Amino acid sequence: MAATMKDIARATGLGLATISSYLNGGNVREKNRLLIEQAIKELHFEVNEVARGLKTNRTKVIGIIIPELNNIFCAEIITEVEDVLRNHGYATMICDCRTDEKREAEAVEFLYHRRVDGLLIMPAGNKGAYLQRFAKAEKPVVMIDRKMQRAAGDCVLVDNQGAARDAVKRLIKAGHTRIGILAGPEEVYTAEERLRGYRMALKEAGIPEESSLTERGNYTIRGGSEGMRRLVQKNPVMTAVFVSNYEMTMGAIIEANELGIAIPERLSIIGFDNLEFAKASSPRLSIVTQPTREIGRKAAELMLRRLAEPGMEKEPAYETIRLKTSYVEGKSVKVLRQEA
Amino acid sequence: MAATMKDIARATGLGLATISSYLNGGNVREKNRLLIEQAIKELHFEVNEVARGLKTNRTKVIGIIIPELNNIFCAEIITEVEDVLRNHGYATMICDCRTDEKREAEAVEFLYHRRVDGLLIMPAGNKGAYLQRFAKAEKPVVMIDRKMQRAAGDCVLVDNQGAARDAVKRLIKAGHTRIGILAGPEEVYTAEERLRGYRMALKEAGIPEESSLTERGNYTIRGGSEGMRRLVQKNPVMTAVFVSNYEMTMGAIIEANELGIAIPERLSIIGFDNLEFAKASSPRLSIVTQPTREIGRKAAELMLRRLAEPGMEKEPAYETIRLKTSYVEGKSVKVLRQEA
DNA sequence: TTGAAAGCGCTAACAT
DNA sequence: ATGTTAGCGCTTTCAA
Repeated sequence: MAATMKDIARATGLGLATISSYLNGGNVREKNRLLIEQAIKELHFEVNEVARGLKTNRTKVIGIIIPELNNIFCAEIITEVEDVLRNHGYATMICDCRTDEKREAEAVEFLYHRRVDGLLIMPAGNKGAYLQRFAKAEKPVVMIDRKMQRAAGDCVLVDNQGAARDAVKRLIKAGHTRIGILAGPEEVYTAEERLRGYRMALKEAGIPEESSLTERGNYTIRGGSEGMRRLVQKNPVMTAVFVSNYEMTMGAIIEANELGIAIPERLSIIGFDNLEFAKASSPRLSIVTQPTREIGRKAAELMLRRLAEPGMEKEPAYETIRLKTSYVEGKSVKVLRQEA
Repeated sequence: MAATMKDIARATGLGLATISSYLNGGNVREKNRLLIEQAIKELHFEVNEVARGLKTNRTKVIGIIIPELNNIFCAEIITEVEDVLRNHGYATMICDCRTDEKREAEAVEFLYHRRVDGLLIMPAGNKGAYLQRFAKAEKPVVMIDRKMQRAAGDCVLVDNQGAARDAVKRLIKAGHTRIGILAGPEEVYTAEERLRGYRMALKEAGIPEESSLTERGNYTIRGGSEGMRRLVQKNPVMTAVFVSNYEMTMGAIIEANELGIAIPERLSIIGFDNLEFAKASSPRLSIVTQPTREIGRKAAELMLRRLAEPGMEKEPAYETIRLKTSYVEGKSVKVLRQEA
């Protein structure tokens, strides 16, 4: 069906090597160049990347593994990643592992078999043992948002601790002292960082931490709802809550609506991620946002850089890029008392 | 690095054909089977899909083109599609075309060059001329959510007209007669269907249609906000609005909040898609929802079926699967008067 | 610069 | 049932 290099060779009377050289930016006599270009046009030739991949052992495909495609935060990052990579001629194979470590490991296998040139992963698990395969094959791995313990690769993430600390400090500044947190699962790297930020803010303000004010959820909407309910039940006098991810923020809001808790009159809330939802909420939610596009861009660029490197040096010197979050003011925080 | 079939052949003393036969489910003597399996285990052999693809001219990769990955509706569908396909050994290459026809056409080219076995597309444009390539190559195309005019392929979509008609009828039943609609762009197939449903409902109830009550938006949050604003300005006595997609629903809510319009006291709203947002809204939004998972599943299954078909018959007899939407009751519709 | 030829890892005749 | 062999479309020595 499709024309091959052989066809071009025949049509131009040139040898395969010349065609190949032309296609790969080598030097070709002007006259022949024109000849080739004409033949390519006439025969609608286009290189077969599959065949090329077999020969060069590079598929020009990057594997991407994410916990949930169906999650704005992931989707925004991936959108950017895909854009950058495709502009550089790379295709992406995306695997959604449904926040399941087993599926995640399977996805790594799947992509490895597919001979992807590199792997971008937003880890669901935290033990990156199965990434060894890529390291051994000298194929670059870039982790996004979370760091895996035993994984060899670069990393792009945000300053979670700082973001949480900053948010809680704002609550404190508004006069809140009984501040709850809807934290994420212990196994999740970012969740722990955010929890640490919360604790740090309290400590710095001299507010003693109370265990009843910390509730964990599994980073889902439902987890947010349930956590919120428990938090409210246990702490009748709590005046503010910091929610540490997007899904749980939604869940918390749903639950507050359900329970008839007025925001911010009875309870102040600072959420996490997804500006659009925050704006659509009534009252507008105050939130911490992550620079998703920049995260995606940086990760893709890091990957491209690694791919361009000669032979993946022995001593890789992995990089970690840490980006800043921002705070977007809404109307979900009540000022109890203006602090100095 | 990785072991090849040759290595297995050498290790077992068998011929390549036997190994190949074993790998492809052919008949192999029990004794040899064990031999092969042992060698595979010891040498960590795994077939090179790239090489296989070169030979068989089938890459076991399906191309997916969507308008915005960063859009819950798309993401939910794709999640399902990817799951089904991967369970059948197919990888997916996803291209986000940012709702841009030019990018869409480029994505088709890109994926075609990559020799994907089939194409799943949620069309941004409506002239599917550039899909010809796939038809000519006898590679299946399945369209999701929208139908393209000159495109040859199967289709999975929902009953948009019926859904809109049903929603508007509910408003009418609650006693509303001055009902606005935030419609989508004229070029968008589904948008027109939904608008038609709105008109049909009015007509059936004997309510004359007023042009001032129809506003178009570009299916973005911003488009929803602006449309809502215009609608409200032009129609002081309007009591209800039907919004015909998710992003615009969000935009409409944002704007209503901004303008201080109480929902449903002063304005009733029925939105579209995304249950979670609807639940998180205060008051809970009444919405039309699409069965995203089922759409994805059906589309993937249709693709698999086409791929399994012998030689893509000359007379393809394309299928169109149409799925039902549902209505989820919230508290955003005020009952003005109970109709018979 | 260009051509000839080998070979990447696999499948599929064709023989046996 | 198994072995032999010829390619799939490309890149890449090695000569010329």
